[in-house]
Amino acid sequence: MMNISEFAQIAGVSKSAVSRYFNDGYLSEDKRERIEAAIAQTGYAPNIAARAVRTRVTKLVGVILPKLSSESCARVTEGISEVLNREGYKILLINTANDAHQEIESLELLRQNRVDGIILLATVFTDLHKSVLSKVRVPIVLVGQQLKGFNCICHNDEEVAYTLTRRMLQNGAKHPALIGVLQEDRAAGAARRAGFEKALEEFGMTCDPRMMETAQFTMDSGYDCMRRIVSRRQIPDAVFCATDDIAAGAMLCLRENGLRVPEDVMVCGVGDSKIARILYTPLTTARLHHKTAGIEAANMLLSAIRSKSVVPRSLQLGYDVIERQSTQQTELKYETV
Amino acid sequence: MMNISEFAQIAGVSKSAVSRYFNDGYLSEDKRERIEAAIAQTGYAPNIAARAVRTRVTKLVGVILPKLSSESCARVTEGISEVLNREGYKILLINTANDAHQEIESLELLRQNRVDGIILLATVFTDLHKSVLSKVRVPIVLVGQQLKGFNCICHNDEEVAYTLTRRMLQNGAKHPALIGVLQEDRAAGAARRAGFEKALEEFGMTCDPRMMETAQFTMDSGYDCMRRIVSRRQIPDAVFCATDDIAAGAMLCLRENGLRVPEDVMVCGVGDSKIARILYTPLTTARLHHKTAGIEAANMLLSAIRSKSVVPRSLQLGYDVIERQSTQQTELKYETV
DNA sequence: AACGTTTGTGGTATCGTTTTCATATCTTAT
DNA sequence: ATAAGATATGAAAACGATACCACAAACGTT
Repeated sequence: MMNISEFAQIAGVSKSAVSRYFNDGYLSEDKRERIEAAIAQTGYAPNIAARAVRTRVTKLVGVILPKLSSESCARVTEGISEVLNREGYKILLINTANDAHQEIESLELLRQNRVDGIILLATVFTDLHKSVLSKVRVPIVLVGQQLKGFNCICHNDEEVAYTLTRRMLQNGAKHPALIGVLQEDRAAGAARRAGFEKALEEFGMTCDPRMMETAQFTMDSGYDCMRRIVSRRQIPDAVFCATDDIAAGAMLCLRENGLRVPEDVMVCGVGDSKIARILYTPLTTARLHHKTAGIEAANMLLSAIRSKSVVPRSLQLGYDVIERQSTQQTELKYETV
Repeated sequence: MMNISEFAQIAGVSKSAVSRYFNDGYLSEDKRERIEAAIAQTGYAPNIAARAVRTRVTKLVGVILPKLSSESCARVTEGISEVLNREGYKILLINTANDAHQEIESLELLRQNRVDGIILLATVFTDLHKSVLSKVRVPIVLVGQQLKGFNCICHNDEEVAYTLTRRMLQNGAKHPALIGVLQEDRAAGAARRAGFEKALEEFGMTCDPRMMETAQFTMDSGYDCMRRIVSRRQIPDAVFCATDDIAAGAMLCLRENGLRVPEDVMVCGVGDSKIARILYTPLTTARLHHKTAGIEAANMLLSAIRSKSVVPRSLQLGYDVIERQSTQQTELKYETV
């Protein structure tokens, strides 16, 4: 494609005039018209890379995420994209496929590309993460996890889990079980488990370790975990699942074992994903406003880029409990316990 | 961040040597070591934008898609990302939110950014699309739609619809209905409808227009369409839905109206999305290999970029029919017709 | 009439790379 | 011993843009 000099010659103006046309002003009407005519004729458009070299601004934001096909990630990214595109920023997308090693490498890649900012949706933070993150000089926003000293958009995972679990206990559950995710995930893993345990404590219960399982973020894994629980002596009468997908898998397993939801076992998840609504028994869950999280993350990043402020901010988004059939109190309840 | 000259000085070598270190060879062991030491010390990494200006290669691929939070789009993108990242290409992501206008604008944006290639997942192609696409000078791969003169990865939508519909007819359906998507979408809209009609024709039937509805790509829209059909005199005994989401909505509506699936009404969808498996009645559908489509699209693009070949290629991927409960033949069937 | 301000102009230095070029040294085959 | 090739080197010229500069014209104000 043509460069600015050649184009300027065709338009019959100076390079400076062309540059001014695409940037500031101070351009006579005459030249403006000639440039516009020349654009219509040649289709010239300035080379963004060259501009980036000169201005040291790429208008590029790196977005690192663990799994694009996860509904929550996709929603967050949609929110990010909405804001960033509107503001003239472009997204460099990196899907790490849940590979921590690739997550670190990606940060290096983004540094090479001189992105103006980074939004990171990660599940687990190792010390290596923290050290690499600290070395990156551009603004960063973390989504879904809270880390001291960094900009964060997060949810009150503990409270979400606490509220949902309490709801099941209030509805009469006596033998609750947990299907969580790995503790290293401080938000979806540790915090949600803590909320679960807090609710139990409040009701004077403790959870039998045999009633606790750790799943991946998939339906299949939820299914497996539930099967392991069921295969033991005692059947729980309530299961708190760290995500809706896990809950869906768990319910599938319960159904296969002739256990009814909610009559025999209550189930709830977190996330209000599409599947929650249309499960065999509609699932009680908590809506987490993923898209809003993306929008807020992008806004926070932009304001950090623009103000060059160094004070890290942390924003906690609210949630809504969506109570559906899967945790409803039933007459049968007390008979089956 | 430091530039190559400054870094070269610190390392005690020439600029050329540094450049050669990051590119080809012809570098003495001595210098190589000094450069590596200096990198460890300073964290220098070459500026990609400057390289792009000089080499005229950005290693950037633009990916335009209508809706990231759609499971199929996300899967395709995951496949694209897998290949492209491995091959050292980066993804410039553009989510158009189903806005045709923005789709066109995005192509202009990608042109400005001098991407090395473009992968476009679009639903509808207008003449404007075609004209803008023809003007773009870089290789393009279309996913999900077939367009003469362009590289395409697509599915045999007509055959998929035909096969699924025929299955329902073989299982005894006498009054089939269609919930499709807009005809302008030649793949998911026109082709799937054509397949549906072809199957009907083969069984000597034609479809009453009152048995045909056009939905958006959402569950809610599927629900609304089904309600419109149900509200009319005749109730169908089979519904072919253009997507699983639409089918899920339709089933929700049927259930609310006291109609059982499959006993009263058979239902099938297309896509084998996560929800199909866990619906109230597990949904018969066709698996479309979205991730593979993404992988193939990326491979096709890379080979186009590398060979600079101009001959457009078109690849049609296979599909698997997943027969679940929602279309099973039942004893009751013949009584209700 | 003298002055300051706004508007408009084009030449040139600069951004951070890679590539070319001219040249030097070291092998190896003749 | 010499030529030919491979290996190694740094200076300088691109690549395609913007920022800075000095200067000119037009304008309003004292």
